[in-house]
Amino acid sequence: MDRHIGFYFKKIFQIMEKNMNKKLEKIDLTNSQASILIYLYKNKEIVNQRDIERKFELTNPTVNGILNRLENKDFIRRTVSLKDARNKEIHLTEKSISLINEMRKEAKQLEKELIAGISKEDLNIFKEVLKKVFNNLQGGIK
Amino acid sequence: MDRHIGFYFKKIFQIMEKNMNKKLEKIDLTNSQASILIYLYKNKEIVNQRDIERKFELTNPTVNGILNRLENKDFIRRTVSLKDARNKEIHLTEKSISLINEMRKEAKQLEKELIAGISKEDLNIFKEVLKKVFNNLQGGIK
DNA sequence: TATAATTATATAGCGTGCTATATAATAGAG
DNA sequence: CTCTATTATATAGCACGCTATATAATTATA
Repeated sequence: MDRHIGFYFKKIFQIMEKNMNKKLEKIDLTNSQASILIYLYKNKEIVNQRDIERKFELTNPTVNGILNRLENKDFIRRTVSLKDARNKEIHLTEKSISLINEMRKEAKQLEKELIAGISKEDLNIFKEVLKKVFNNLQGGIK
Repeated sequence: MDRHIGFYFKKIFQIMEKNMNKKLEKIDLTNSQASILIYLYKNKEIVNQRDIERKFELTNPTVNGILNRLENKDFIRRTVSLKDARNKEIHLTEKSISLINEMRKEAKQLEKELIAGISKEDLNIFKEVLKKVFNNLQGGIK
């Protein structure tokens, strides 16, 4: 049971994603969708699609797709900005506001499960290495 | 620049995947496709689709899809097993055999880039924690 | 031996990521 | 002020994960 580091990253990400999606299934959301809703909740009323792209480092078609699904399920509404008609402002509906705590609870719980049984010292080193790997991949861009 | 561990896993996986796909683009392969070809090369002539599912921990529709794309591009051929007509044996074509070294080279190089500038001690701890996280997620199974 | 359960493969349909491309609005340059 | 460049959003189409379901072959059971 000793694989390439790359394999672990891939599998850990995929299992995390699957577990989280399972937890959120009962409120008709996915992990990506809930992450964006939580971000919108923290940054009320001042967010357009471009902001989401930058925050989550995703491309515009990806974000647009997720927002389309959220809008169809009545979790958000999009309105054209009065200041700049290129922008669309994104608003949470009552429905999603009422579910924010549920989403946060599940996210926290998963993070806890992830690092269960790992010592504080090891965890700190782990986090540092994670960041280094992340930076290595970004092509040395700070 | 301090995020949840989950965020790093997601981004690292996605950037790894993108970088690897970029490297492999010139030989008309993706990361998932090349991984399977390398596995087939190491286990010549004795592999059916189920073996691949188990090795990579993927579902059958996922594997079937990847193999369809590989077959359409003439990287593999599938033949019904004489011993058990439910099985299909998967054979590499000359085309893919001639490209195996190229695939391996790129995979090794990415792994190297990933861990550049990280000390041996930190790397060992990192690997151990990676495995623990992996096991935590598998739901304590083993 | 006939029927039921299991196994391997395949198909339909979906979410999330991507690239390439289009369109509309604003900002900037001449 | 007009033309060009930039910016925000949207669409088409693809790969790769998934679940649910179907089909065919084999194995096990009655």
